[in-house]
Amino acid sequence: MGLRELKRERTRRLISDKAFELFSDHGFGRTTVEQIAAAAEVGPSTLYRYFPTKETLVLEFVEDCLFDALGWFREQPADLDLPDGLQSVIERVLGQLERNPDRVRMVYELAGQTPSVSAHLAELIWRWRNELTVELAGRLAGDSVEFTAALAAGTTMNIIEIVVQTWVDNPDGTEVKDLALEAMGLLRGGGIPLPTVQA
Amino acid sequence: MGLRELKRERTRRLISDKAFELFSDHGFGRTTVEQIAAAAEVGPSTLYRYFPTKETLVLEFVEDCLFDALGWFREQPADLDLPDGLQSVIERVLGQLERNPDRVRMVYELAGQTPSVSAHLAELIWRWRNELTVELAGRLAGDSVEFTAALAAGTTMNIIEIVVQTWVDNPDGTEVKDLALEAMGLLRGGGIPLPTVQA
DNA sequence: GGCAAGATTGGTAGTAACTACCATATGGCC
DNA sequence: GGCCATATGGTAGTTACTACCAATCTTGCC
Repeated sequence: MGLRELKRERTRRLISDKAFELFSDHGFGRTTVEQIAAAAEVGPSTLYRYFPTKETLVLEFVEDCLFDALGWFREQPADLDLPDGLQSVIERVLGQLERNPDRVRMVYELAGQTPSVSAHLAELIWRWRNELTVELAGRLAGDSVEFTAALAAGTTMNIIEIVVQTWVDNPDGTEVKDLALEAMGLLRGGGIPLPTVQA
Repeated sequence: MGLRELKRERTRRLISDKAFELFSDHGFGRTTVEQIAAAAEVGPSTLYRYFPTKETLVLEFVEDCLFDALGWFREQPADLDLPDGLQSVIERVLGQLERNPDRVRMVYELAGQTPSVSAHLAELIWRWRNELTVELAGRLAGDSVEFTAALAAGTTMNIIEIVVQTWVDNPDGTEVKDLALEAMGLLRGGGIPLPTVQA
């Protein structure tokens, strides 16, 4: 890799770090893009080339964690056992997120304070779930493939969201991995008041 | 109710209708708020008082459908059977949405074309699911109340989303009510490849 | 080393969503 | 008719974001 890519990674990282610093100090709404650009010593024009929207600055890390795991899932052999595969996806996403707990917490804090951030986070999750649904549908057979895939993808994402939420809310609680196991156990054990079928 | 509220409802409706008309003709991005205000013969200032953001113009109907059903659920007696209650919530949301199919379809079309609309839609859904989670948690007892409530609320919302998506994608397909039953049946029947528990 | 090609950068000008604010007009009540 | 609360319209300003252009820097080639 050449010097060009190196510098690109460096400035990208620099901008991202400065942005989190300013968001952390003054809040998302009270920080302008120009301030971030000035702090990173680049022109606003350059900043926009790296991060098309202000929210991207906050959410890129989460996006990477999610789509890395999805990429892994796509590369798995066609005869992969789906329940196992989905568990691995969950573990991979959580494992990636755990590598930077402070940033995850900050993302959730910013999302809680700023509607546009939570909107983009929700959209990111929605997009990921849709792509997982497509990938799952391609690996399923029988009736109601679309339904089944969508429900499985939705449930997978639900577990991830719930575990992360619980983890963020009380940092010194149960291990993330155990939380995931607990959630999956509840689903399997039938302890959830799922909507019933009644004609 | 006085003449004041009547006029308010009327202008609100007028603005909303004109907005959908313009969005439908020229797309969301190619319609400015000022154009909508001009079409509704009100000042931009007035429009912003009714609809704080451009996206609200698109999503208010869906928001009303969702939160009406949630309001109903909140009013139910404390000893309500939760699976039955959640099924009723699903039926109520779908029933409300079905009263205006064209608008639902338009919302989905606009969301598909415009990231900011899909972001706000996703955020709306996320907010609704959170409030349902809180309501459910208050009605549950035993261990892992938070987890159980979150998983149940997530599953409920998943079913709604999947049914609406399927319904919008092929308008002449199965009845909405039957789609919901099919989704719930799949969940109950264990046909979904849920993540397994493996230590 | 030097040079041409292509990529990266910074700056300028402009659009449009949204906010804060104030003067005016309108409906509700005596 | 007159008073009060509320709704309205307009103005000025901030800020995210886009399109575009000139200058600078990296890279591959001679």
